Amino acid sequence: MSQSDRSVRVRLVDVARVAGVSKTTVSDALNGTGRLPASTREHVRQVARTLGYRPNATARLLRSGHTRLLGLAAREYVETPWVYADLAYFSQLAIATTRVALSHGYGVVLLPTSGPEDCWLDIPLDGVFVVDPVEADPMVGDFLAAGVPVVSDRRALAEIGSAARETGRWVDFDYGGAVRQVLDHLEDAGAERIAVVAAEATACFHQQSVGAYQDWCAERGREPRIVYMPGPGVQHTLDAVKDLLAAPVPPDAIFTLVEVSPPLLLDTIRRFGRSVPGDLLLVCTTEDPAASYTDPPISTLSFLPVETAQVAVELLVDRLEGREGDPGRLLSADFQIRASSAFPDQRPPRPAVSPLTPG
Amino acid sequence: MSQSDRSVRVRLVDVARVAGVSKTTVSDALNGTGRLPASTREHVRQVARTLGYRPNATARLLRSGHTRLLGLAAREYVETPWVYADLAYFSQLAIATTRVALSHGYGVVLLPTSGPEDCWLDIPLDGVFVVDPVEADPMVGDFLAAGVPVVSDRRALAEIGSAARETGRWVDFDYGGAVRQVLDHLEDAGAERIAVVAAEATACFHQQSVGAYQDWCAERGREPRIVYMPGPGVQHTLDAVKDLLAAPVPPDAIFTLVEVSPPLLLDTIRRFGRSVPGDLLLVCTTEDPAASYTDPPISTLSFLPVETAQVAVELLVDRLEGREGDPGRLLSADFQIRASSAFPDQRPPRPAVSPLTPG
DNA sequence: TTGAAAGCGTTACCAG
DNA sequence: CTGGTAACGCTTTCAA
Repeated sequence: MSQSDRSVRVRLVDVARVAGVSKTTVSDALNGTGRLPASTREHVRQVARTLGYRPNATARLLRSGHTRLLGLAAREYVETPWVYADLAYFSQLAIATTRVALSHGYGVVLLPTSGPEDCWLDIPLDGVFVVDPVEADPMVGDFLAAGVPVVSDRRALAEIGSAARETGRWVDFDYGGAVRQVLDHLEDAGAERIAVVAAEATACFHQQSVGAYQDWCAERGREPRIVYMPGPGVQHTLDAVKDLLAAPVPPDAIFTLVEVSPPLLLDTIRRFGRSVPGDLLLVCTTEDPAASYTDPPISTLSFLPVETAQVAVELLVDRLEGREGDPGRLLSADFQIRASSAFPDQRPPRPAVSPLTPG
Repeated sequence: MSQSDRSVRVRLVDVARVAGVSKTTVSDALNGTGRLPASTREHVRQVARTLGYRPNATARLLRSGHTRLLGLAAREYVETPWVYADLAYFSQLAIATTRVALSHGYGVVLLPTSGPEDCWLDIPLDGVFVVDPVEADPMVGDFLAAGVPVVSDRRALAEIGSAARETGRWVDFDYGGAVRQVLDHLEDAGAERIAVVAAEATACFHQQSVGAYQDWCAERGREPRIVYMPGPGVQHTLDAVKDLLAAPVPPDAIFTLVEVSPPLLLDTIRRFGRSVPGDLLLVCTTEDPAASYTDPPISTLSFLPVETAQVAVELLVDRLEGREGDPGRLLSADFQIRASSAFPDQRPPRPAVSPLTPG
């Protein structure tokens, strides 16, 4: 009731009154501004300390015109009950965003991805990073309309139109290209029946990666084999893989688009009586570093959450601090070819930086 | 330069001027307060929309006296370069905190754990959750002194003293008890040389868990075997385990206190020529759901990040909204006994809820 | 029904 | 060197 109660909270004026000086003097003394005699400064500081004075952060913000707070929204993750899939990606992204932002002097707010209309606009943000936006994302639109700089996917910005020109910056991946790169590699390694494990989701990445797979199959007259997760959780993913393996004509390669524990996946396949890469080639979209320590090591496709965060924050900060900077950056996914998708005869695989098949 | 530029940002007065009414009317019209004729209200709204008016979040905050923002600080994780260890724990905690906070109408700010003295006080927070505080944690002290309600470990609050009485709430685990529970179980299962994999860290959990292990060993006249991670990363952890196994008298049980990928750990042990649980019992402190899907399933100790987040946020929100509520809550770690630490002869293990050995 | 004016707590600009 | 005073942009009380 005493210290913490709002009505008893000591304000700048209280310090001024007790110290027998004006508000300005207190402000200057505490902030090291102005030109005060050391004695006054010390006296005021002493009074402030004994009174337990702490400046009101909100008032400072209003004065300064900025909040040094950045929003981070992952359109799929926060709302959903509990999604282990994709967790590693978002976690790494969130932590990295936070660290990079902090190094520039900004804090990060994890944003609601739904809720009462426009509720996110009540949060005092200097800028926002919207990861994996949905189509015609209203959140992106709202922030842009409110004049809050946004970094997001270029496509989401394009849908908005003119305002984006001024305020929006983008960081993109060529999701389709990355998927094709993996598929080409698997094809080169001899795979003829490539199955894909995906999630049903409206966000950018899911839509585009599945689309690219379907196109790729269509171009070759192959039948696409997509298993959609019926729900979140490890068990569902593993069940899906088992279903795939139990098919009358099982696939000879699996490419997971959702996050699965790579060692666990390998173990499941093995217990099902298949060997990797002997019977089955395997590539996982994952951020789990464990993938490179399994036996055999697993080929991975990564969308570089840490680099993404770094670029996004820098774009945002440049924009906020009035530097021109790039309008956006195109990042390349990181495809690491390892033994799990190696050529049966150990021939070195095609170079990782293969030219992408044109659309 | 146009829409987004601060000097051109439309304010409440601008809307009032254009609509030909006063600030009050605009405010009422937009917020649904006051008693205006529907026509005025609609007219004002229309003008606001065409002008692209968005209220300034900071100004509202200053008026309302609260920010509906909660801080989350994990004293070990944010600052460190890149710690995969403990990631799952913190990620789950952060996501869960965010979701629970949102359901109460609060946003969550990930806080810097170091930086310019007191820098965290510049962020306008209604309350803070400090996870795994260090000894005599200055962050906890600062917030309490600033009159910002804190939820943290009870021990961190106790060190601060009287202010904590008013403003602090706690959520605790009996770390030592949980560690003892695992050790007792391993002993019952026949383990005589239990080794522990730990991290060097100053935070609460690490200090107490390692301390409990040492005490437990001392009580039995056993030699403690602790391997400290030389640094973060999967490789380090696996190397540490290999060192352990390569010892002249290798342990017959391993209990990891740092987060490792359970399937990967199992694989490493197996490739080293040891079987689990035949040659080696294994218990992992982890939040990775993969642990229960390996072969054999791995016994786990979990400190329930999701429940912790839930309790912490509720404590904080109760406090903020003037409800009395509990001063704190003691949670019990979740020890799941699985085949990796089963009795060699398959005898059912002692009940999970065994009485804890007194201090 | 509407509007003027008084805050919210801070910082910044000028007189004195 | 110091202290009034005016913003910052909004909400709310109180008169008209």
